[in-house]
Amino acid sequence: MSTAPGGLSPVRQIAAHELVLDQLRRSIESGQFRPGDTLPSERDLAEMLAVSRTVVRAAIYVLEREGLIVVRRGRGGGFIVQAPVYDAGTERELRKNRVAVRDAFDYRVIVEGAAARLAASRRTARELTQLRRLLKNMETALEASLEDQTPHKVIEFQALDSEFHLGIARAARNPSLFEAVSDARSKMWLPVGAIFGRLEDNANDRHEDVLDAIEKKDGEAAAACMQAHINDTRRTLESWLKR
Amino acid sequence: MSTAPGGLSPVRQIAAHELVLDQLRRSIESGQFRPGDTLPSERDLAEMLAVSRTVVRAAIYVLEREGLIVVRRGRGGGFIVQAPVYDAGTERELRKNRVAVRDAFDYRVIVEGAAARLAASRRTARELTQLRRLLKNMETALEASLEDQTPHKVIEFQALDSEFHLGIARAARNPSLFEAVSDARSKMWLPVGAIFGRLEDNANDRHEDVLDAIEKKDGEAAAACMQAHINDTRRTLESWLKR
Amino acid sequence: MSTAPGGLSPVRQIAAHELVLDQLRRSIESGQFRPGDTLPSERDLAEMLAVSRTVVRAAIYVLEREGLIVVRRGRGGGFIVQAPVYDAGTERELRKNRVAVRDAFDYRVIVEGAAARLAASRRTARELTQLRRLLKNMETALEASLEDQTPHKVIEFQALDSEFHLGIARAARNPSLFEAVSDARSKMWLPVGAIFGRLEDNANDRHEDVLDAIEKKDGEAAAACMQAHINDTRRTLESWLKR
Amino acid sequence: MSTAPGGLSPVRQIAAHELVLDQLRRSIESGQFRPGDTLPSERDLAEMLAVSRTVVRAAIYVLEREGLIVVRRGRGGGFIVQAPVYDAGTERELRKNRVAVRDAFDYRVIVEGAAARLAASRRTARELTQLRRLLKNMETALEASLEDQTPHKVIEFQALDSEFHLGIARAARNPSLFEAVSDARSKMWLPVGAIFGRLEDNANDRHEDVLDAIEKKDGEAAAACMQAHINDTRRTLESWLKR
DNA sequence: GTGGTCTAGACCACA
DNA sequence: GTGGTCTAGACCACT
Repeated sequence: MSTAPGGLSPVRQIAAHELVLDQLRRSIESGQFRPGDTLPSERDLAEMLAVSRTVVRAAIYVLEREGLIVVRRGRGGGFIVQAPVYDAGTERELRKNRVAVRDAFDYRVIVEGAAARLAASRRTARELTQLRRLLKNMETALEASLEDQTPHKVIEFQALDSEFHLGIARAARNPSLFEAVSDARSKMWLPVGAIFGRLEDNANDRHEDVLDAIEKKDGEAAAACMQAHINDTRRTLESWLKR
Repeated sequence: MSTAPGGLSPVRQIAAHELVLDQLRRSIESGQFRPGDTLPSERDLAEMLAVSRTVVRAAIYVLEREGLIVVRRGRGGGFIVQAPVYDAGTERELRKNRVAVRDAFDYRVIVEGAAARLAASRRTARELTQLRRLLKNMETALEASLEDQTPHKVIEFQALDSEFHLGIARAARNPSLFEAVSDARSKMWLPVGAIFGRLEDNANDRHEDVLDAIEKKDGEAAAACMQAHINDTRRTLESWLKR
Repeated sequence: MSTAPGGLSPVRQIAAHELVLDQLRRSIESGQFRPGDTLPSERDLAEMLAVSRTVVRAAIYVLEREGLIVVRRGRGGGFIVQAPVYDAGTERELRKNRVAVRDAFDYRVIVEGAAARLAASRRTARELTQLRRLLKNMETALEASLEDQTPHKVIEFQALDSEFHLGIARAARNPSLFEAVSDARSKMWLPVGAIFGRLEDNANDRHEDVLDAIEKKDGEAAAACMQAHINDTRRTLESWLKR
Repeated sequence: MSTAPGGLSPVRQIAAHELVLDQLRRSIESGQFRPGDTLPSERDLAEMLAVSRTVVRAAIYVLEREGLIVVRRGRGGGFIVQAPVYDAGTERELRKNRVAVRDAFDYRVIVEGAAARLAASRRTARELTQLRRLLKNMETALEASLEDQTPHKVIEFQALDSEFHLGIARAARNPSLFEAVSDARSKMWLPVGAIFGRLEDNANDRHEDVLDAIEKKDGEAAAACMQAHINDTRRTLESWLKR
């Protein structure tokens, strides 16, 4: 939303190690790697990310200082993911950015709603099965988390949740849209989920509604359920902030 | 939800001059600078883009080689935007990418529809006035282009068209959404429009419908009209490709 | 004595990177750097040529695009000289420029002949020794090239040949003359030699005659032998072109 | 005669105005423009030299400060060439550079000798006529200068002399050789001639010998005479320096 | 006051 | 310690 003549906005060079840092942080925070897990080796990371080991090291170093991982040397060592610590700082951040939060939810409603609508007509049977399986796993995880509210369990749920939403976006078969969903989620997800832990206990009902609509190829219903789900989340967060 | 383990995808360092190149190309192709216009001076561009002159020059050099601009030296000189050349190659490209074209339109329908809906409730009076003025200018340009179908006139129309759509997106007051609209339009880069010249002569009626709905703050109608408008364009292009 | 009034001829600014390009190209083509060799590092070149790295890079970039060198990054990397490719194009060039070739040989006869004459009276014992050693190395290289006619071996011979001729010119102790010889040789750029490979296998006898005369301080004989040698080369080339 | 690895020597960027300055200075000093003459207008010079007026001005300004020209404004004005002033400084210069002077003469002997030899076989009748005419004019100028030893007359002789030598070099029909002669002369000529004014009174006899040999197509004689002539000049200069 | 070129120094990624 | 890129500033030539 630039106002500069010609729509030109400043260009920012991002160093490779920052990009790597972002990716790793995001992977950890979104639960793709969970506390106690070992990240791939430096060499593997370097190859997966198509950068040199130097760059990976630079990112790892920052993660270590942040306490997100610990580096254990020697045989059986590696980069061990730590349980994250959410402090008051995160909350303060959120409060300061209420407009941004509102915008982010609005945007999610738009793109995820649209994704659900398209997915309803385009999903394959195979995709449907996978989504069902995810749903089931989430239920299990949710039950487990009710008893054991360690961050570990919460994060496990989050990881599955993320996969579910992205799975729908992928079933919509529109690259730009998938990217938009993915983007919207990565902008927003992690602080929110992490903060209010298991509060989303009714989330899975919503998920089920969405998936049922998609199964019936009812695009409008799918979109509506998805939007309702996201707006639920929004309300939960907002009421929590108003505490 | 990429297929790589841990959701890690290769990192790509993008050189600043490539980013600048992208921005400039986009500005020109979306009609923000029109043939005959002079781009801001090297020094101004450098400042606007927050990079050094060297970087700007690297981008300018490519644009020059591509024939998008010519460079004139000395006082009163500068970077002069050239009239683009639409050749059979562009058409061939389009044909090869029919799926991509469909996806691009789908995406536009989603994001521009949503933008129109939000704009209906959020636009200021001032924005409304500006959009009205743009509509009027487009009518004038359209009439002129009916008599004088030079690329110049057509491009003038496109530039206004672009401003209109982006204006609505801006009135929606959601940065991510604005970016998405902007992105969607430049992907499809509306030079495509130039191919089928004035065929869009009913575009302005659609524009008027959209704006009327926005004026009445009727979000649903605004979204519907915008979507209908984009689908019109899609149909025009597709029938032209089926020729 | 140009035809313009007042003997004034257009002035041409030559960019530093073009001068650098010329020097590097010449160094490579005259065999001072041979295929497989690594050029001095960017920083060293910059210092040697008394320009900034930027300028060196501009020249290197062209050499890379021309395929004369390849760039390898990282420690142990650098600019690696490639084996030149002599194609039909080179031959066509030569044919088109028969007058230029004749002139180039005439000029070489003049300046290299004079250089040999002066060298006979001015060479030091030390220079003589060095020239002898070069001669010996050339013999070895020549024999090797008879068995193994790879471009590599041929070019090795050329490099030594070049050193020999330039060594004589240097022994003449006249800066202008040295420059003239150097210039004459690089104009005719002796890669031409590479075309007809080992055909010059009697070159070394001629070289020996020249050096013997220089050793005896017989300027006239030295000049005569050198001129005969160059005219031999000329004849070889011309008969090859007449094939 | 560089000793740097790879034969690389520092590159020097020469500003356009310096090149222009050189050309103008050389034109004046070699007598192409004589004291009292008006140089071409700024505009004309700019066109002839293919540079902008700015650059010409920069050069003119230096010439003015050096006293080589005076600038007269208004109608009938222009750049008026002044009689040069040769001071003791020039002599001192020469003394310090005895080796350079020797080398320069050696080089002239080589290239001008060779030029005369080639000219003998290649000159056209037309060229011969022109050279004869030059010779005649030189005689007239020489006689005049015997009575009136003003710098003006001396310079007139020099200008013709220069044309004569370059004319022979051109008749040799070898571009490299012509350039070499031109170069050799411009390095050396002017200070020498200017210093000892009319002392070269027997120069014309030598010129005649050279031209006669060229007329008879006797290359060897032409070369010999030219070399003798140049060596005469050398001796004259050296004895003058030994004074 | 525009573009064209160069410089000196810095930081980075690479191996 | 290599190449790759960028910066900030300077001077120049053009019109």
